[in-house]
Amino acid sequence: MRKPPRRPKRYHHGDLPRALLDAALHIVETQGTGALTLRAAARSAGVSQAAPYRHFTNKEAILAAVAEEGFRSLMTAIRQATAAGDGPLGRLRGVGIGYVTFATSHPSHFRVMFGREMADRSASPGLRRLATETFNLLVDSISDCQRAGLVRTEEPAADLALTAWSSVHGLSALLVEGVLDRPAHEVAEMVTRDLFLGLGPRHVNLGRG
Amino acid sequence: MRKPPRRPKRYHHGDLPRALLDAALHIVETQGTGALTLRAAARSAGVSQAAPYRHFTNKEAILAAVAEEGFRSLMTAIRQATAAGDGPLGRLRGVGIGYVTFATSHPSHFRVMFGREMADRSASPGLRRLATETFNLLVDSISDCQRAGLVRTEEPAADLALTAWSSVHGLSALLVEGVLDRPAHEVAEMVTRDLFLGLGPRHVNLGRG
DNA sequence: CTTAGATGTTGACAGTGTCAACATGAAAAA
DNA sequence: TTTTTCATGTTGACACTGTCAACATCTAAG
Repeated sequence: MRKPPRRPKRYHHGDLPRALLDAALHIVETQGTGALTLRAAARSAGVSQAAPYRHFTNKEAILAAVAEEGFRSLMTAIRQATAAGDGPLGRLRGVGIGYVTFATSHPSHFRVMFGREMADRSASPGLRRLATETFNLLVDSISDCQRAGLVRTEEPAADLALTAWSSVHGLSALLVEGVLDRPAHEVAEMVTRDLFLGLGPRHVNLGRG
Repeated sequence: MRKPPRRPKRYHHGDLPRALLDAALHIVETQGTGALTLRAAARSAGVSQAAPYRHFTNKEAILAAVAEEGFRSLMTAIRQATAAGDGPLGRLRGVGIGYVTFATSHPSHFRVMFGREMADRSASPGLRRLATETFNLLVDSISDCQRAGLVRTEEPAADLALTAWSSVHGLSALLVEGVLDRPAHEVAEMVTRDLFLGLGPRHVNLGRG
């Protein structure tokens, strides 16, 4: 509807890759992952069914592009949630809450980012890089806490970050796939808190629940 | 190959639902989730493409059945890993390690169990029940630890179990989807340990790392 | 102005989920 | 026993998908 601003019919599109990606993103957000079909994206971009193959080798390739956009959104969401928290610990928690909030706010996008419809995600180096960058947000946040003496230092930040990532990612996945039926923010608060406290008994109260 | 034991051609199959499920399970294990198609299962059961519809309303229905079998396998895997551990804490850890080990040993099956190819998992009450049962294995294990004073008691076991589940599930998902490239058992040990210890500094050493 | 290469189109192929119409045979009814 | 009914299988079709080869069109380099 909005894409061709003047000339309704010109043979060359101008920026088909961008238009296809936008279409794909729109479909994912509005109709869900299952509705994202190469032909639907082409249709929505006002172009023939085979046109996408001039810019994407595969359906996988477009999914990878969608996933990349997703990681960019995730990173800004995390940065925003981080900025809101005060103190290193508050910011660390912001990372976790932001992660879960993003997942439950954009479930379809989240599914594309981590779903199995991309056979080998190593095929897209950009994707892997973005995923690593996102992970580093978490690592840095944990390092800050360690420097402030708020997080254990016996283990490298990267290891602790992996545990933290597993926790928030697992919670997100369970929420997104509809396995849990408790409110997202509630369980997000709980899990991040318990992740900090651990399951084992604590004989020392740090004054910060 | 093995299904028709004597009479190679009889009109009625005998136990088509079972044969279809077996075929579906076999396909999932050997060719992966993407190869599981209704027609392939029918073919493998030596039956026509439309025959499955006499026993399963949908493709979703067969996926649900496969997922149910998966939960049964998961439960026995967890029970075995549990039996191996000594002490409540060792058994609790067995639950976690068992979960991750199952996921990485049967990645396709794991994907079907938690994947998004089933739109509404509430449509299959059996599935939800089995998932709850599996979760209860974890809750019980945590309760035992609480009774033995090995796990915090300020929170109900079910809440702590949710955190634990999120952790091992997230780790499993990341491993299965190929996001991580570290060896599964190594990170499984690490995450379960950190989950117990928590991220926060511990001023008390319990003597059990 | 010509021309090669990039971009888009058409038409096709194999494969999918699903359905309606029909065939078959095993068990209930006669 | 014979008949009939109904669950179970089959055939053939439809709309849809990813993907490709062959062709059309436009744009930019020579």
